[in-house]
Amino acid sequence: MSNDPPGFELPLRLFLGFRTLIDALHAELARQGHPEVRPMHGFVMQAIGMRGTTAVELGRTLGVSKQAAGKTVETLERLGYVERARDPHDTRRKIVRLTPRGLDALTRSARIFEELRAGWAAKLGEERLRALEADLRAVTPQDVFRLDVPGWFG
Amino acid sequence: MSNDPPGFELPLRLFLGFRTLIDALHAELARQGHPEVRPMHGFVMQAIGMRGTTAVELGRTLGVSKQAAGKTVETLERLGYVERARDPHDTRRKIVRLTPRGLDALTRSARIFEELRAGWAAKLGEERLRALEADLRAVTPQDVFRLDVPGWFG
DNA sequence: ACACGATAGACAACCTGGTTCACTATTTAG
DNA sequence: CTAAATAGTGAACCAGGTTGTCTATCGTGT
Repeated sequence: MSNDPPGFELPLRLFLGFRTLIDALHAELARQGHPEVRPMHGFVMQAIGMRGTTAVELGRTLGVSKQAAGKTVETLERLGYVERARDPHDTRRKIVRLTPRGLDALTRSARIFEELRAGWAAKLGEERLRALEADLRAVTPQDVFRLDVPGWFG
Repeated sequence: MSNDPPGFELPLRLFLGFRTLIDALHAELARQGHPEVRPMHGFVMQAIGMRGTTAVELGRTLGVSKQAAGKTVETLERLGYVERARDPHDTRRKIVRLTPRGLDALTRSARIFEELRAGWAAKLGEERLRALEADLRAVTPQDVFRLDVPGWFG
């Protein structure tokens, strides 16, 4: 039909939706004392999680090389969001853990995401939003963490 | 409630949805004779459009510096998707136009996007998909082209 | 017991795509 | 006719990605 949206609107809207949320998150995060956190860092810290991880493991989780993961960890370390310590059980390994500051950023992010989702729910209605989430779940891969975010665009 | 999805699932699903479509597009595009086109290039060509543009204007549209826009145009030119010609009315300007090959990539992209959308419609139902699109439209900015795609992630 | 393969991390060289600064050429406005 | 604005380009730099190479350590099989 002639008044269908052009085919490229759907992917663009998905991206804009993503960007809208991420931009709002980081604007609020900056206001709450974390102005240096970049979107990338949020994903990486989320992937590091409470239990810590290693560069190799992190690379696997994110779908990038261990060297790339290592570089990102270095940046995060410089910013004070993570710290590295040798694993006493395997002195080759270095465990990457969130610092209190990293943890703070992560818990604030979680809260802000909930608020942003609530904002959408207020606009769309909780039911429509749940439907949207369910539909997206149905057409996207299960493993939410293999985003391959970094560099997939090049 | 305790079994709500974590707040970060929504943005991630949006991104995964986007990536799923874009990856499928480029896999198919590669199969149809455009293996060198990167996601970025599709956006840029879309933004160049049928009427052509200039580096400065393109930069404004995409939300990047004119130099960055110029570099991308250079790449696209090297790949044979666009060509540049001096504007006879203002010899400072260089008009960037799609070549036949660029146009071919763009029209194929449009058709492939329609097919991908049809695939989603088959999974979700046309009505649910329309609802999803309508909801996304309601929570995202109107101007679909100020994506600021490039580099917003860093 | 030990040699050897697998693994973790680090370093270097390189690519892409972004940034800012500086500069030239041209157009436009006063 | 001069001065400001604009288009394009080049250089230096940055982030984050890649591959290849190297070292240290671990774990296994003979």
